[in-house]
Amino acid sequence: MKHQIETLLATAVAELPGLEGPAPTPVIERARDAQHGDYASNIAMQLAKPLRRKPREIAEDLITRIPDSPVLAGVEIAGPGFINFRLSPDAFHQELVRVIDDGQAYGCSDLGQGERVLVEFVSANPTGPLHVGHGRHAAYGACVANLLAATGHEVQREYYVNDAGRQMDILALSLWLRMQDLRGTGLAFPSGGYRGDYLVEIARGAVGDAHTRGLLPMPSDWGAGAPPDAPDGDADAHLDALIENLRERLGIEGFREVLGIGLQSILDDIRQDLGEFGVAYDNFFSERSLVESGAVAEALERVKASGHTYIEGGATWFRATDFGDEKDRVVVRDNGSTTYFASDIAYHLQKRGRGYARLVDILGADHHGYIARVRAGLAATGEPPECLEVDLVQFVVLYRGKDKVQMSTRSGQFITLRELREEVGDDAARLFFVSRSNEQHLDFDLELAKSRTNENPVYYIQYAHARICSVMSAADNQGIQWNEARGKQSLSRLTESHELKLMQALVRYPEMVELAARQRAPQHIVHYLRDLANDLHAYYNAHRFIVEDEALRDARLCLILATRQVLRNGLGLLGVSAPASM
RNA sequence: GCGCCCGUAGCUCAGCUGGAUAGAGCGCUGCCCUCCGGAGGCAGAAGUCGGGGGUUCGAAUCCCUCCGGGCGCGCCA
Repeated sequence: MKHQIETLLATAVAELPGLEGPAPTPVIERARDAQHGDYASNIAMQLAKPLRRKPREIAEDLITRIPDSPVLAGVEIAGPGFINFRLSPDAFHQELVRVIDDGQAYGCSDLGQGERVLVEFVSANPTGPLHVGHGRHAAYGACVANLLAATGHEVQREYYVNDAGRQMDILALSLWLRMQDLRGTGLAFPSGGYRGDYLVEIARGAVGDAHTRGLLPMPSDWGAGAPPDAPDGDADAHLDALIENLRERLGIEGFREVLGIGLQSILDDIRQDLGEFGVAYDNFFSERSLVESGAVAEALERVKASGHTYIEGGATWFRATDFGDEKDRVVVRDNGSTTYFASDIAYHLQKRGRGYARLVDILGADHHGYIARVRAGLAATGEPPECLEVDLVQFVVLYRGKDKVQMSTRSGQFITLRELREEVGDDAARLFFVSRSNEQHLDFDLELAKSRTNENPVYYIQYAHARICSVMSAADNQGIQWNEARGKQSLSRLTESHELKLMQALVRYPEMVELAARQRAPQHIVHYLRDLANDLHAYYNAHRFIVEDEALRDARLCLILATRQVLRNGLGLLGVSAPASM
């Protein structure tokens, strides 16, 4: 609808005399005040300067050039030179019919024209279960992917599995120590190890099998030669010595087997958690595969070939400052191993190599330093740095009513996504996570999320949907069938203020999807749905839908069914269910 | 110290590309079904858009500066 108006106005602008160069594309926005009509444009004010004419005069001129259209009921000039457009009843009726006819597809567009976009999100290190913060990433990323898909982009949803590097060695060591514990050989657990109970669980499942393969048990004085642990010694040095020692004892194969057991079960758990949360991925991309395929080495070659590297202190540095980063970055350490940053360059080059025009990374707010350096890496290797778009997600603070929930592992308070889901439910969690801008810190009130009252936007929106379903089944119980054709023909009977308001809200839905997709801001959808639910509830309270007058009844059912469809579609984008009863 | 994010009603937050009289929810005050689900609706009170300066026809929105809060600045991942 909005685009129709834009096209009409563009025609008028193109005909305007005295314009040098290309005519600016007129911009239409929704009028803030219903008294001003449905849409407004400030084009006349924008043209005032180049044309050296008064805005109101230009507006007058434009109005006479706007082609006649059945969707327009009126065009007026207001204030300093706004052009206000009022939609005709026909325009609303057409749109209502479109909602019914398009069904699930209503609100979708081909705006993206099939552009290939890779959305990478969560990508939590596979060293433990997902926590609450990852839940926000998952909910946000899934919505962004849905929004991009709904607006005609070809979307790939990807999880980057950091299954290479030292953290994996620490995981293997930690798991192996837990397995030892179960065999009764109590060794001191290093302070830098992964202490979570989940590793004990995994160890329990693995210990029997490992034992039969001769990996267990080990002598209890194992690791005695390692430098002291913190607080007296260096925790990292201690850890590294233990890892080296273990690798020697178990051999490369044995070590990898232990590592594999830990990685696999944690990854399975993460997959399951996300799946149950309604977050589906197209691909889990392994960092290790990147290393083993030689992609990292290849990426390094490309960076070196660009001439933007140098050697200092035995390490190879990438001169990121050549591309606007604040400092240069190491890509190969003095010990010969590549850095995480090197993998990152390789990964992003690899994504480009797979044909993705846009790379959307959804990262924690603490990762903002990466953006410049990865872009620098892309630029050095000849890729357009702006193809990488990063959305930073701020932290989540849990509240139980007024009390802040401490999220330290030690406190014993829950911190995992699974526990959150179990406490408040998937729908509430998904909606709460995306109800705020990703750039905003999120206060997540568990009590509010659980409450089944109007305080809770989840239930408020779902209730509107269930209410419509309830009306339909009530009609059914009375032996009344909705006559679709008669309803569509009788839409001119919808003249109550509540009905007009609801229609105005429905028409806005495709614009909201577009806006939310463009800004990657799903909170717009949440706020829109809340408003839509409000309009529905108000209408419900003011009027009855199942009335004697058949034409009016069918028209009203048409309106609420269209509302139900939009609620459903919107909730679908958010990954929240639309129950028929609650 | 440098960089990024944030500061809007008592609380939690929207506010689109700069646009017309800054909006919701909660909380507070008072109302509303003999009815298709009261998990609802209606009305009211409540604001120096952190302070100051600038850009312009117009600033919560852009720029500068100050104040306050969060995060980041490894040959970690």
